[in-house]
Amino acid sequence: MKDSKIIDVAREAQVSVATVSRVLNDSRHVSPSTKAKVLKAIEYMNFTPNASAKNLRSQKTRTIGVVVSDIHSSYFAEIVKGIENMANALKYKIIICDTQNEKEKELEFMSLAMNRTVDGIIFVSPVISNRDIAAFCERGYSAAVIGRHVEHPDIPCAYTDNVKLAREVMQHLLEMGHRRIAFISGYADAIDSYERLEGYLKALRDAELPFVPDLVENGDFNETEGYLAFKRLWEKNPDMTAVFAANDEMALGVFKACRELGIPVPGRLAVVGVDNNRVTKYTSPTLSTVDQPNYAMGALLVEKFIDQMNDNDFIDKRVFKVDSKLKIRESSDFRLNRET
Amino acid sequence: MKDSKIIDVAREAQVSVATVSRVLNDSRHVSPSTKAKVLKAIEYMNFTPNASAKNLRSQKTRTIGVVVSDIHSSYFAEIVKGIENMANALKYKIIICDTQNEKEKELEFMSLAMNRTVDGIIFVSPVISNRDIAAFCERGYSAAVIGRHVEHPDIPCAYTDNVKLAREVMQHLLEMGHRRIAFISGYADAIDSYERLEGYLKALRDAELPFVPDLVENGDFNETEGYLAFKRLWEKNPDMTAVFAANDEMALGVFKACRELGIPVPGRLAVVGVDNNRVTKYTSPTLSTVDQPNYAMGALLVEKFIDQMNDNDFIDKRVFKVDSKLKIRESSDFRLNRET
DNA sequence: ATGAAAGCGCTAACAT
DNA sequence: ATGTTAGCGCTTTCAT
Repeated sequence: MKDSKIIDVAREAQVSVATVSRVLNDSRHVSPSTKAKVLKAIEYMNFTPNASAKNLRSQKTRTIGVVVSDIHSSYFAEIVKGIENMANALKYKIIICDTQNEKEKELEFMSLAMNRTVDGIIFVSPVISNRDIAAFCERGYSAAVIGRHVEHPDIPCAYTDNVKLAREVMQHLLEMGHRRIAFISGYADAIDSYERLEGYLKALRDAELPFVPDLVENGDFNETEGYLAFKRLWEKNPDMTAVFAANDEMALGVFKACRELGIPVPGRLAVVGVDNNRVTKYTSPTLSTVDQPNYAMGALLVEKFIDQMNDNDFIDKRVFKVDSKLKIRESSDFRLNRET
Repeated sequence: MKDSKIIDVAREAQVSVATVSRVLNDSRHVSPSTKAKVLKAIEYMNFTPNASAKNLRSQKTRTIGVVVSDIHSSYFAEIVKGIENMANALKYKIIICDTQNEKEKELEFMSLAMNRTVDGIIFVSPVISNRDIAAFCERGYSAAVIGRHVEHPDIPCAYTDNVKLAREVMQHLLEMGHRRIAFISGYADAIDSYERLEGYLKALRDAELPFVPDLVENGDFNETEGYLAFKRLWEKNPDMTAVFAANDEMALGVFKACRELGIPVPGRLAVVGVDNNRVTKYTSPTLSTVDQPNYAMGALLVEKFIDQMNDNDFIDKRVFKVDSKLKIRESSDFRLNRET
């Protein structure tokens, strides 16, 4: 079946291509009778306007690129869903780039903006630097960011306060009587890792507790590294009583290590993660974690981003700091007896 | 910054646009010196070829649409990752459509093929009917399917044998001494549900056990429905000793219900899921499940699909039935004492 | 209200 | 080996 084009429709309806185009788009300056004729011809010819031609002519694609580290994780999947649903509602499409934290792949993906395959890119990946994103923007491309704040007048962002989030987790653990609290970080170069570690440090300082380097280990945001990091920690710190993992996947790794080592959770060790992964309510024990409105962040940001791209004198608010919420569940809901 | 176009480069390099185009593409019939000149001009002008123009001219977009039910599930996320990585390696892009099983959204997404935004669509969603997909193909669009077999000469597919898979799970449970085995299905209209239920039935028949309708409940492939379905089952069948859930998410819901009801797993109740979700190794008890090579299926299929789209007399194999593998873990690794 | 025609930026057939 | 030119299918300005 060969696609029909606008000129075929025009011929069929005995009008000019301009008229068909008008019917296809605004259709304001078309008489009802002509409009009806054209619509009928479109229907009859089974006509669908060619997107490439439209894109070329309009210099827009109504497509947004989305860069994520790993779509196979609750955090990113929820954000992507939010973006995708809102984008679709606004007649936009999204092209996904799953980078596995390979900076090279992220950089390569930017070429889709340069060759105008996408109208703009949303970075949900924590690895690329703010500087790279700002530079990208300076070169005339549209960018938006989820998960952190980029100081740039043209870059919309939505994020939670990781430092505050980490402090709240720590405060909860401190209130439960814990004093030797370990921290399992994510990738060393992920911004979330930095910020959550910073919150960990500030909480220690507030509580006038010393920072013990042995109580910190790097993971990679995955279960296996959480498991291994915990084993290293436990080896070095037999007296620790709590673990704060920078995300839920790593906390699950800690759970597994604890079962193998016969460490009761939360009786002997409290565990807290971050992200409110959908499984955390279904583990045993249920996992204390921090809920972030991921889906909503994605939806909100893409909406503002699209607004901005279509409106040169966009003056609306661009920076969204959303609240996260500590969910205390079984894995940390146990008060240490300080007298013991 | 205004984009430079091919004619700007031509002017800069003092050659014709055709020569620039040749350098950009095959570059066979270009002398080394001209080529160098052009390359230098491209570099100097910071030129990137416009994708829309190229797409319009070549009538191809090197973009594939991917329809999934829910990217926020291990099964789909792994498949999508496989598709995305292989597609990128072949210089293709993917546009995702997360349908939440809304058939309407799937149908709408097909318009991207009609208006030539994508070169073809891979359906990973279990809801759309084989007939709809075949019809789509008959209208001249390229389609491929993951997760089941569509009888059509032009539709590549990769899938596992759901009936066999379900029989193997049942055989395992039967061997462990179970006789009253419940089945929690997924969406009533998902093909995976049908087929796994069929396997469940055939296994019962093979074992000369009666089919008891009260032992089957529908879920929706999510944790919450798994939880609720199990509660209904338990109410009706206090004597059941095993549950086969059509996917892991629902099995996690069963775990939660068991903890609340004080049912020891696997001591009193065996539980088996499907998908080998990444968390199943980290739950307590670890969950018996069925591993399918999701990532590999996605990668393999998209590779063949791209081959086929670019080669009219493609004669390569189109149907890939891949093996799944039962993973017996703690949740079902307990032999009932038949004498009790 | 409708039509004619000029491009959007690129590729490829044809000419030299 | 290199250049000229006709479109790909659409939108939009400018006429009428």
